[in-house]
Amino acid sequence: MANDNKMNLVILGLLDHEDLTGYDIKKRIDGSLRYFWKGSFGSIYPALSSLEENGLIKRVKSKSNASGRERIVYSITSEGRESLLGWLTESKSSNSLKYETLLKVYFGGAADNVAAIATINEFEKEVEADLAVLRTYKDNLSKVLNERDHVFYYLTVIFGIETYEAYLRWCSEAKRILLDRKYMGNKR
Amino acid sequence: MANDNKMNLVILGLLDHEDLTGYDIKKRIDGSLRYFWKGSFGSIYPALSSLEENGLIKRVKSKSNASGRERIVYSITSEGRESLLGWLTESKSSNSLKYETLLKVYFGGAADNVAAIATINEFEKEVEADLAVLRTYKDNLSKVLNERDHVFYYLTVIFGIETYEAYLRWCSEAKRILLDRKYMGNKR
DNA sequence: GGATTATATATCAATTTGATATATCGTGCA
DNA sequence: TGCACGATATATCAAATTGATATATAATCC
Repeated sequence: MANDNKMNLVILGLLDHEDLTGYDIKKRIDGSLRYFWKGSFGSIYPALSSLEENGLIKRVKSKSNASGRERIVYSITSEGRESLLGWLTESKSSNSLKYETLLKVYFGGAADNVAAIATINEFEKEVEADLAVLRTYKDNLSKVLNERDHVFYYLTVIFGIETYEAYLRWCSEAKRILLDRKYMGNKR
Repeated sequence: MANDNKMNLVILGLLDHEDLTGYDIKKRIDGSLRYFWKGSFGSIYPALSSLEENGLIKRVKSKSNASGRERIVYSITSEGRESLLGWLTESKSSNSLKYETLLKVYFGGAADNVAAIATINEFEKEVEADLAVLRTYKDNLSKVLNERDHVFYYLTVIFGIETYEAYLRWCSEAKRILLDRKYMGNKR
């Protein structure tokens, strides 16, 4: 069906739970999904159009009449659900990680250690803030694991916690190493 | 200078160490950088052209003459080095993570637990293989940390180890949770 | 009442992906 | 000697994505 692009699948997955507008989808991506996924309006709206054209989703409400703000609510179709299921049962996945932070550390030899330490500090600050949020999510979800859907959300939350804690351990260790060698032969 | 796209910076960082061809750059990205960065030929060659046009890099050798295979070796210029340094001293970085694995787990409620477990198993297998490689890198680098450049490489390697170990802990825990609830209310 | 923020869709240039095309070089092996 | 195969090497393309911007209405705050 050639609908194997990632945004299509994110949309199908979200619509499988509830009807949503493009704007709602963006909020979900920036909310629950933010610890393992990213996406922008520039890919959401074209994906919605293409999915609708192919009959995988349909619009259920669209109020652009009279004095109403335009608002297009989409719903998944049975074809869409089928496509989602096909994707979920392919166990092969491709994960794309691009850490600008690590890139700066890798090339850090071209500047002094202070620059690399500042980069790590900035990263550490963000991770600490996110980790605090993830921990409250975990506490709340722990109480409702009797509902099946919550279990899957819970699994992604503990993934975030596990990896963010790893980030923090690395930040400490990396800064320690850089400080220990602060005056080590610097080209500049 | 508007040369703030990511591939430009990867290229400048790599050329700061040694002269390289586009193909060499791809090998470095798929080699030492692969645990925290990705990039394809389709972005490397256009970036090389644009960097050359703007005087941040220059070609030092180019053998397309007579019976020679075409081979364009690039070198960084002082303007390029300046641009690299400017980027390295901006501590703000943007990290883009897209785990298809986690997306499938998050939407896992639409299929049975077996599908999610298979997805996790596949991920676990790849992580284990990569982790073994990272550990040998670490062992080898540990012996040469007296050279400054090795320190920065070492830091990215221990980042990989720390996060990959976190992935494996999560895989075990996630599978345990899913197996415990294997027969929990499945829509299908 | 006026300012600001949230809701909402849409588009654009620039970048990136993933695939494909093309051609040469080096190595193993039969 | 030939020839198949993998590595080297550049380049391009459609499709997807980013990050920004434009436009407009609704809700909230002071």
